[in-house]
Amino acid sequence: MKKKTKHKMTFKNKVLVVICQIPFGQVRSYAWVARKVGCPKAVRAVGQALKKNPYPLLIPCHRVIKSDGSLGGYAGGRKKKEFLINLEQYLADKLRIKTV
DNA sequence: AAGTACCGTTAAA
DNA sequence: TTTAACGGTACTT
Repeated sequence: MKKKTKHKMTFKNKVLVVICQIPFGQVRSYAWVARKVGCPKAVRAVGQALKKNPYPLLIPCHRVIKSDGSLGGYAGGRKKKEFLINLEQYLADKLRIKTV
């Protein structure tokens, strides 16, 4: 049987997939994501995609920060973003989570 | 340190 | 189909 699931692999979709592959307790930059999806200059588009991500609870959009180390934006508030990152790092260290 | 041009995509008109 | 906006980046003052 064939599945007719037409995966519309849009840019946004790819971005979400890439984001999901960021290991627990780690962060990447928007530029990193952009490169990963094949459009190194589409950094703003990445931000757009994340902002409009359909599953904010399922996708670790908080693990994406700016290239210079600043937090960047966050739909739920930068404070939360910072908190989440700190929490993850704390847990990763405390529980010795093996991050590939 | 602060300002600006630019990139690619999306949503809305 | 056209326009405007964006959770950034890199280059210039």
